[in-house]
This record gives sequence, C-alpha cells and structure tokens, in this order.
Amino acid sequence: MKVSKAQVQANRAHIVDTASTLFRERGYDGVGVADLMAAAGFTHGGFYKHFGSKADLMAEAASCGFTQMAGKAAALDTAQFVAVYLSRSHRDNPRDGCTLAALCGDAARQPRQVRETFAAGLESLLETLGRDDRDLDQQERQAARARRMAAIAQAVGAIALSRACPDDAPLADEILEACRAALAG
Amino acid sequence: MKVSKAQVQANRAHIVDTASTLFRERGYDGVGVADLMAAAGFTHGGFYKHFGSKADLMAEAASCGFTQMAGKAAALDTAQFVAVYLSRSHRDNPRDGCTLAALCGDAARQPRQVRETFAAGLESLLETLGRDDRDLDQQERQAARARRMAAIAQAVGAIALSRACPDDAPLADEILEACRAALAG
DNA sequence: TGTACATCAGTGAACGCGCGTTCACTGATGTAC
DNA sequence: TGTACATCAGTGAACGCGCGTTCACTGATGTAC
Repeated sequence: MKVSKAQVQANRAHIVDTASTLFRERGYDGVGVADLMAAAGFTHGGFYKHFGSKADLMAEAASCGFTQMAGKAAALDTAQFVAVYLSRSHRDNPRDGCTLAALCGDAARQPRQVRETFAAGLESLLETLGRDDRDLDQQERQAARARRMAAIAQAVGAIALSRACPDDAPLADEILEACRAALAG
Repeated sequence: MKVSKAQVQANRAHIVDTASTLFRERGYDGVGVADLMAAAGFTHGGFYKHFGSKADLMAEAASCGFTQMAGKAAALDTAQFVAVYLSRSHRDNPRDGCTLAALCGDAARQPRQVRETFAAGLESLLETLGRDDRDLDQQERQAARARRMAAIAQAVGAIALSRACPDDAPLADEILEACRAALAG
C-alpha cells in the first residue's frame, strides 16, 4: 500500500512530532519503537523506512522540540519567558514543555548526534532570547550572553529538580518560587 | 555457602555503594541487576536476598549518594562548594559526583520511594549549606534558604546541560564559566 | 489520455538479546543441647 | 567445650517479556510508453 509523496512527508513529520512529545514525557528509554509507531498510528515495521535507527530519531525529535520552543520564546520577552518556564503548569506537563529540562540528563548518555542537537538547541535558545543584543558592543553582548546562559541553567535545573520531587512535596513548589525570585531580582 | 552476619552487612553496603556509582555514570536504565552484582563481585541471583526490587535499591543508592555529598559539603564553605561543583572535573566524572545532577532527570520518572529520597537529599544539602543560619531571624533564614535553593538549581542545571553537550563543544565549558560568574557575583 | 509496470511506504511475523525476577541447590555460620 | 542440626547468603540455570531491528509481502502511487 504505497502512499503519495506528500503523505510520506506528512507521516514522517507526524512520527517525529509524536516522538518529541513521548520522549519528553517518558524519557528515551521509556519509549519503544513499537510504542511510538502505535502512538503515531502506524505499525512498527515501517519505522526503518523513515529512520536509520532509534538514535537518529532521537536527534530529530530533539531538534523538533527545540524549534517549537524557539517559536514560543520568540513571542515573549525574558520576564514572560521566565514566568511561563518556571510555572507549575510547565513542571507538570513535560510532554508539552522544554526538551532541555525533560531530557538533558538522558541526552548526556546518548550518542554524539543527539548531544550535538542539544548543544545546537541551547545555542538557538540563547540566540532567540538575545535577539535584541545586536545594538550592544561586543563586551556587553558577551556579558549579556553569560547572564542568559546562567539564567537558562537555573531554569532548567529548577524544573528538573522540581520534577524529581514527589508531586505533593512542598519542596517541589518552593524550588520554582525561589528561582522565580532569583531571576526577577 | 552462608556468610557471617558482619560479612552480610558489609556485602550489602558494598552493593549499595557500587550501585550509587554505576547509576550516576550510566543512569537507572543503563545498569542491569546482573551488571551491578557482577561489578560488586557477586552473581545476580543473590540480589533479592538483600533488596525487594531494583527500585528499592535505586532509592537506597540515591540515599547513599546524598549522604556522601553532605559529608563533602560539610567540609567546605559555599564559595569552595561552588568551585568544586562547577568544575570540569565534576562534569567529567559523574560516577564520583552529585546524584542530583546525574540522576534528577531519571528520578522524575521513577516510583515515589525514589523521588522521596531525592527530595530528602535536596533538603539535607540545603541544611548542610545553611548550617550557619541558626543565628539569623526567621525572615532572614527563609531568604537565605531561597537564595541557596536557587543556587543549587543553577549548579545542577549547569552540570546537567554541560554534560548534554558533546565533550569538545565550547558551549560545555562556557556554561560552567557563566554559572561560576553568576554564583560568585 | 490510457495502459503496463516498477517503486516503495506500510504491514506484521520473526530474529536474537538482555532485562527483572524466581527457584532449587550449596555449604559455612550460628544455635540448641 | 563438643556435636548435631537449622539457617540463609550466595550460586547459576531458567522464567516470561519487551526491546531494536530485519524481512518477505502488499498494493496504491508514480512513471514509461
């Protein structure tokens, strides 16, 4: 049952998008190829017509996640971005959230191609948040970049730590509040 | 081949310690029960004489890791702790490093018992770093606690993100430097 | 435009493999007399 | 203190299961004439 070229492209994109969501929710090891293909509405056998391996897909799914996040970040100023990022809603919904926060721990143990995608995703987030730095001179721009990098590390750490606590632990919310205060001040 | 009570206790502690190291290095899913028991010098069958399940061991191993870290942190002031924590050496040696940084992403998808241990570990690190706060009044103490929480989130996020980058990516070191500067200033 | 054929995305069974866990067995330790 | 026996940590084979990947097959699409 061959399928039109346009449909093939759409199906492939749908698999990548589904993977991006599922990986954030359950981690790379928590989603099998068969799981994923079923969630996308296919059987598992066709997977290798689209991707060379699961690792190839992991890199593509991460890239897809970073592109989505850059799109959201572009519509917000830094204060708004922090508020959304450090919200309970973001913490409780990794499937719709930031790939860095959900998967950087997993990514550290993945093949180079995945880690390259993570570095590129972090770089693109830095550039999106620093889109108004073009006016600054080089030294100021570098300082602003360093400040933003530290802010991203703090936000990513806050979400990752908050998610590692039991759902009902007061500590889980306390982390978010403390980092919201730190990033506002 | 029964073994003396003292030996049983020592063997059990050795398994927990080995697990603590291996989990930090390879993640919870990256270490099998057979792997682990072999690394500790045993065969896998005896595992269930010591632990009810792999998840039970994960919680105990995390607890062991947090105790070790609290011991190290107790010997350092905050500036020294930050310098050690945000070093390349810490980033490149998760097996000897912080359990929060290595496993908080994994922990978020583990059973409650593991996440309770993580919350307790974070709490004990906060207490260790805040050991001199007893003199402060309640409001100051709370503010100091919030600042330390934000600092921990930043340090954990920095290590996790830095490890997610390829080993030779300039970004990996840049993250550590940016967070060292942020935590010093 | 109509027909005959090659292509190849998607199917579903099958592959070897490693996982967490169970179990019958061993034999030195610890205990009861 | 010496002996007979119960205990149980550790062994290694085996369990069912799900994993990533492969493969022969299907049949609508795309192409050549």
